Amino acid sequence: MFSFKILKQSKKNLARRGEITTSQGKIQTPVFMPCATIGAVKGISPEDLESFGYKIILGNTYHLYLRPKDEFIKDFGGLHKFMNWKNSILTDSGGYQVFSLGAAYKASNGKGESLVELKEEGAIFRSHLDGSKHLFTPKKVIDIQKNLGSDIMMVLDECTPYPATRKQAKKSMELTHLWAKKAIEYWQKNKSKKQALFGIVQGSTYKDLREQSAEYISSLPFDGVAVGGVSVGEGKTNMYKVMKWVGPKLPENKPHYLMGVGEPEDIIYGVKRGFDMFDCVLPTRLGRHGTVWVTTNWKTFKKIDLRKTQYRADKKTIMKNCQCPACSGNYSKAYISHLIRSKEMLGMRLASLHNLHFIQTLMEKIRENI
RNA sequence: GCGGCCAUAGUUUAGCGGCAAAACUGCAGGUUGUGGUCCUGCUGUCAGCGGUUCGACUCCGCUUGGUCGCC
Repeated sequence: MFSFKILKQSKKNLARRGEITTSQGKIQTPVFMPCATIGAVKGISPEDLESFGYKIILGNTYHLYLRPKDEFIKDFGGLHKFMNWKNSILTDSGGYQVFSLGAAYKASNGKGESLVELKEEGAIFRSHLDGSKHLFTPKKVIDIQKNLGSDIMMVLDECTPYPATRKQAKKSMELTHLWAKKAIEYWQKNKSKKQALFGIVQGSTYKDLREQSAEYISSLPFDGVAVGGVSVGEGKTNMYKVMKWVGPKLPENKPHYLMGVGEPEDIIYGVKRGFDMFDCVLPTRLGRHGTVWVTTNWKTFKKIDLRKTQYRADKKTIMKNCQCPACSGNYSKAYISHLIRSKEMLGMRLASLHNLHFIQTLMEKIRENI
């Protein structure tokens, strides 16, 4: 079961307020999805997420396939049951890992050997856990996600590295298109009503490729369209250009998902270009390393690094009028700074909670303003 | 009191008769579909005094401090 309806369309720009329905319930859009890569939003419990109002989180096919394995999760009763999460789950396909593992080199063998080999059939990669070889194909990635039982599945794509020449970007995009076609054909023959499948647009920083990719992916019978290959080091200017080119080309009646974004101002920009869904590791990654977002007006945003000397004795909470557990619980910046410096889990947790609460509040304000 | 061992960055330790290092700490940056409790920089050092030597952190002696053992 999957549906999307638009509740309100802005007259000023492409922003729209909508509602996604999965078998786990309803999701108000624009929405931010916290990353639970290995089946957990690092340091944060499902109860915490629920209390903030999060209705959907993101898991990762690559990670869960390697450990504890998708068959295991299937036998357990699915990912929702396994991680004790009642709301919706989107699983990323592993396309990003094809990118990030491809960029990583095995230092141990000294040959600069990539952990990934791309073929028309799929991607051959080595596990970062034990070095074993695996093959991901468009079909296999769907089968894995069926085992995981996520509500929204993503097709296998190649997240084009940045920078890429036009020639490389085109080749990479064509591979992504080929995989998308194989995936949707396979899915249509083996459809389950419970799950939805999204396609992914690539094309790097080239306008014509992005437009071509948006048109092609939009023409296939996916339940939603995602834009990938952004936030991979191309910089804000390029990223905003991609949003501007692709946003207007996406099918109006399907959700638009901007993958891997991001920063509060990037999300706001994305919403104005018609994007409905976002995910990013930043709230937890920044939090874990001691950086938190603050704002006074929800229009401009600042990051503060609690490790800095200036916060060492700061008795104030992170942000005024913030209802997150860290601020409403009256934890001082000085204390959290101390915890982060000491690599204490509680510090990482408090900072992550603040950031996740912050982004959820931002999304609520964005929805109210459309 | 006697004997052994030891003294290198704020801390714990490598090291060499000619170039002084690592880890942690401290300071400053970074992080956008998580190989991330991570990464990148920076600051900072041979206990003191003599001797041997072209040259001593290194070898020798003394002093101081520590540590272990014996009486």
